[in-house]
Amino acid sequence: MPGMNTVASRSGMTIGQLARSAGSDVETIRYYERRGLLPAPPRAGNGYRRYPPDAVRQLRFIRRAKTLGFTLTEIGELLSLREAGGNRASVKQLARARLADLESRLADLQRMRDALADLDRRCSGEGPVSGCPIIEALNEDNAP
Amino acid sequence: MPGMNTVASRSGMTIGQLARSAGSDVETIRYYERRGLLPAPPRAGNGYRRYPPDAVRQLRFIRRAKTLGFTLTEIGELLSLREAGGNRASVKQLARARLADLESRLADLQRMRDALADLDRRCSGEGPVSGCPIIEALNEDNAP
DNA sequence: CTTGACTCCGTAGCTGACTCCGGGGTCACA
DNA sequence: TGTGACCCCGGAGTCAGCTACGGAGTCAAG
Repeated sequence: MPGMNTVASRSGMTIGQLARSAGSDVETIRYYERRGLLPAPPRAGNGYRRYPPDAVRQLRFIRRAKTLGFTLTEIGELLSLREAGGNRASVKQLARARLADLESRLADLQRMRDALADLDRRCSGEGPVSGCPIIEALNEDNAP
Repeated sequence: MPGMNTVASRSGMTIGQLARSAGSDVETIRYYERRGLLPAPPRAGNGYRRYPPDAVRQLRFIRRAKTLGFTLTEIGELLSLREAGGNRASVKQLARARLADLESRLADLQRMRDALADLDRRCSGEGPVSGCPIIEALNEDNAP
């Protein structure tokens, strides 16, 4: 169990080592490869994937892009732009689109939050359901 | 095509009439029934569902609860609380849980939005990808 | 009587990003 | 040689909330 787990035996990491290095999961890495987000690495004689050190950066790139809200598809585009030396405008365009989507989801959630927080404030939490402001609001005949 | 579409023939609406009245979709209504959100209505001799007028309110209740962010499962609970005359505390508890979830998703999205907006501001949108602040940020070796 | 809209049912597919399964090979170490 | 951790693969399952499909029966109007 040791040795192989912590050091790249001959050349390159195994998928498990890569997963641990990048804070990812083996299945996820294989999934990204299927999705085309990660290039298929060379194989050792036994068929095992052998990852170059750079794969860690690649994977972290993906994780960071995810924390910014990019979808895997968009991340794929970002990766090819980076790799193929695209222009900055394309990157900015992707970011803008993502930003717009974030803003709209944000507005949705805020609306929900505000409405629900208001109802929560108005509900004493005591007594029967009948008369509860929350339920009443949902019963309303005026709203959308 | 008229007649049946606009008026409940004998007693109760057909599913299509209900859908139109409540601003919903026929398939969605059948889905809600399968999910147990809507009680199975009585059937006419031909097997058609016959909805009482109150079904419109029930459906609208569901739609409004959705706009507050409740899941269909939670909405089911709200409905049984309402119907079974539960106590207000249970309702408030559901609302609180939903609120907490909204807050946390909101915080996530805000974090993403702020980070991405900052990067977008810093990216000129001109020139090659190399040096683009957005790509650079994703390449970073320090972040999580 | 025909036409077209409506209804029935069960089941399958969709989105996104995994996650798991089963069955089999491989590796390093004791 | 045995053990346990690792790796391979294709394919199915998961979550929510619908949405679509196919084939069949029903209804009302012209």
